[in-house]
Order: sequence, then C-alpha cells, then structure tokens
Amino acid sequence: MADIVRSVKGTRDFYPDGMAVRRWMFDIIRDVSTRFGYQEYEGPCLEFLDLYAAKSGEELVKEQSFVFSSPGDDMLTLRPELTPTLARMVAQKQYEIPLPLRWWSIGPFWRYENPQRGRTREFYQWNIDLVGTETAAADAELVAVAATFLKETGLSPDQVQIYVNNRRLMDQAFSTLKIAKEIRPQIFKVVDKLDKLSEKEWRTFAMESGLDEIQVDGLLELLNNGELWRDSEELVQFFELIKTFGVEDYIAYNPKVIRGLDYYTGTVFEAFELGGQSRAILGGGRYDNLVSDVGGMRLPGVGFAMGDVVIELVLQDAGMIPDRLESKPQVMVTVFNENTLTGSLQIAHILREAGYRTVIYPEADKMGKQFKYADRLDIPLAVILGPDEMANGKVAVKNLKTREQVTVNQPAMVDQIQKFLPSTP
RNA sequence: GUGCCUGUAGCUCAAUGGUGGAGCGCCUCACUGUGGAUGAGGAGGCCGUGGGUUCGACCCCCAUCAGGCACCCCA
Repeated sequence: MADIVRSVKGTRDFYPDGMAVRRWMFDIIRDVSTRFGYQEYEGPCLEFLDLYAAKSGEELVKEQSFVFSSPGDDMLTLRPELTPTLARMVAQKQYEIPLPLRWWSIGPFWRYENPQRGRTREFYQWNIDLVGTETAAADAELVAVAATFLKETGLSPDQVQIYVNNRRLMDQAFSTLKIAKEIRPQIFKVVDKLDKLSEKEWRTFAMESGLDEIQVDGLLELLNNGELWRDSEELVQFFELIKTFGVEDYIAYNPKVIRGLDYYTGTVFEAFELGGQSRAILGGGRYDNLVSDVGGMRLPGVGFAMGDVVIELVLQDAGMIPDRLESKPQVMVTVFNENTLTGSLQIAHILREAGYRTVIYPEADKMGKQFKYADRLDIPLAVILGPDEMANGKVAVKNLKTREQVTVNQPAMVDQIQKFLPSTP
C-alpha cells in the first residue's frame, strides 16, 4: 500500500454500494420534480468569479469557493451554488422562455470548507425553482414539492418537519419592537442562535447585537408565538392552500426560521430532522430580485436547495435506505474447461436475450472457486455446462441460496431460472 | 482560520521504554464436477513522515502530513 495517490480532501468515492444509494435518492428527486411538471436543466460547473461577486455573500466567494485563474488569465470558480447560474440563464433568454418557468437540477458543487460529518468539499445539490409568479400558491407548491420528496423517501412527519415563516411578517414584527433597520441583518443571526445557545448566553448575544432589554423580551415572546402567522395575510393564504397537497402533516409554522441569505423577501422555509441531531435538510424561500441582480428584468421566484450529504445521513439514521438497491447480476454461467467456453458464452447470450442480468466466469477454473466467486458477488443462480450436459443438450441450474440443483434440457433453462428467481428481480 | 482526538497487517483493533500480536479477510491444501462450515498450513508490516531524548523508542518530546470530531460559516 506504499504509493497509492490519495483522494482529494473532502471528496467522496462512490463505490457500487454507495452509488446505488445515490442513484436511489436521485431517482426519487427526479420522480417528484417531474411529477410536479418541472423540467430538468443544468448549467456549467465553471463560472466567472464575477457572477458570484454580484450577489453572493463575501464569505462564500472569498473564503469558501475554489477560485483559480485559467491559462487565459480569467478568474474562474467552481460553482458553490446554482442560483446565480439560474438567474443568468433566465436573464439571457428572458423574452424567449415561457413564464412562469418550473426548472429543477441536480449536480455537483464545491465549497472550500473543513470537512466533517455532514459536510464535504464536493457535494451534490438538488435545486428547484418556480420563476415568474408571486402567488401564495407558488410558495405552497414548492413547499409541497419538498414535503412530497421527504414523504417519498419514507420519512414520517414525526421524523422530519418543514418549518415555514415569512420575512415580511418578521420585518413588520421587528418594526413593532422598534428594532432599527440597520441592525436587522444582525438580529436575524440572533434569531438563528436562539436554539444553539443557553438563554443566558443568548440574551447576552442579543444585547451585544444592539437590543435593549425590552426588545429582547419582546423578541423572545415573538419567537415563541406559534400563532404569529395569523398576522400575515400571505401566510394565512399559504396554510389554507397547503392543505390541498396531501402533505400537510409535514409542514408547520415556526417564527424562528429566518434563513441566512439576504435575498429572500417573503416566504422562507427549512426542513429539519426532529430527532437527536435536528439537522437542517433543505432550505429555500421567495426571492424577488435575483434575475435583476444579474442584469435582467425583475422576476419574482421561489425555490429551494437540498444537499445530498445531510439527507443521506438522516435517511441512514432513520433506516430508510433499502437493503437491496444495486442491480446485481442474477445469473452466473460457469466455465468448465476450454472446450465448453463457447457453449457457456452461448448460454449467457440466451439468458441476456431473455432479459436476465448475466455474467460469465471469465476463465475455466475449479467449480468450487467459481461458486465462491458467485456467492461473494451475491449472485443467486449459477448455470453449469460441463461435458456431460453438453453431450446431452442439457444444462444444470443451481440455486446458490438453497443449494438446490436441477438438470434440464437447454430449451427449458429459462423456465427453470424463472422458478428459482425471487419474484422481484 | 481555531481547538480536541487519532495514525500499527487488506479491515477492525491490542501491545508496561527491552526481538511487533489477535480477530476477520486473503491464498494453498484436505476436496482434479459444486461455494458459505470445519481443520491444517501460508503470505502479508520502514509501527504516517522527519528530527530529538535514551545504552535501547510503536511507546516519551518536537515538527510535519493525513484522517475524524467540534467551533467558525452555512449561499
């Protein structure tokens, strides 16, 4: 093991078992996205640094992006998020694309962070957006898409919840508390910290952020008011409409959800694991100025993003990932000796024509070794074509799970295999 | 960027400063037309790397690299 070049820090290797899990998750994402009528799209993984400088936070671009200069001296970056790309793509064809548009995507992203549990430097992210409309129905649809996904993975409303809030409502409430506009971005952080600090620490942090004692008390009361949504016409409408999607159980109002991003303007939402770690699974909201930020017209939209790393951990911990995912071979044809090789290849061909996932042992070897190989690959059936079988136009079909073995005429082979195979391939 | 922990066989891990072990896995054989079991044998290591302390270092010290966890941040 001396000199194997190691993998890049924060990247993951997807061996077949891991790839099967990813495939399974991505298939659910695709299924849910398309069932709601969204179209798949994709942008480049490389973008000019300028694209992010326009809008994304300083920290994201300067500290957490892979930035480098190309041989032609352009400053490029491996995309840390998709939204600016989406905004650019929409702005470039703003008069051609039928609006509102419903687009979804899943692809790789990179952020230069210190890897730890639930966080890698290279990850996949599901993005889905509805652009060009501003209704509460649109907000409800996106939240419903998210909830439907969670439901399809098998997670229950006891295990995961989508918390919804509204930026305008919070702004209004902050005004009532006479919190100055200038410090509101900081106050959003204070809100965000509520569940992460002890009450004493949180109070100190809140005071340091510019609030007086009365405001802190008012804020605390606000954030524990589960009925606050009734003050927002948008949210009242939202919660009325969301009932029609059949996933109401997954959705709740929560005044503590604010989202870190500056560009959210209305509805914001975030899905959390309810169990021990209460990890954030996905997040999104309504934005009004994304497209205009990159030089297009003002187009309102709503969308969310979900990374693949945390959701996989949540699903794993919840035991929701099915055991048998990989499309493993169903049949292995053995090779008795050089003289039977051609016959074995023909048998394999017949099986493939019949639709079975079939491999052939790649060389003549002891039967025991061949069976052991099949067993280690978890292949349930073996077909044996030895000199005896070949002389009589027969073939032996062996069930490696039950050790049962039947010798049949070659035309009856497929029937015999069907009898042995578990009902679901 | 900051802190804590860990680097020993393919994997999981032991080893009081005195010649490096186990379990699992792997290979061979018992078994030249039949796998998981059993038994017997075998291969496999510059103890992450570089310095230092010591008569002597896997062990102690320093540095460095890598990994894990947490903080920061979370678009």
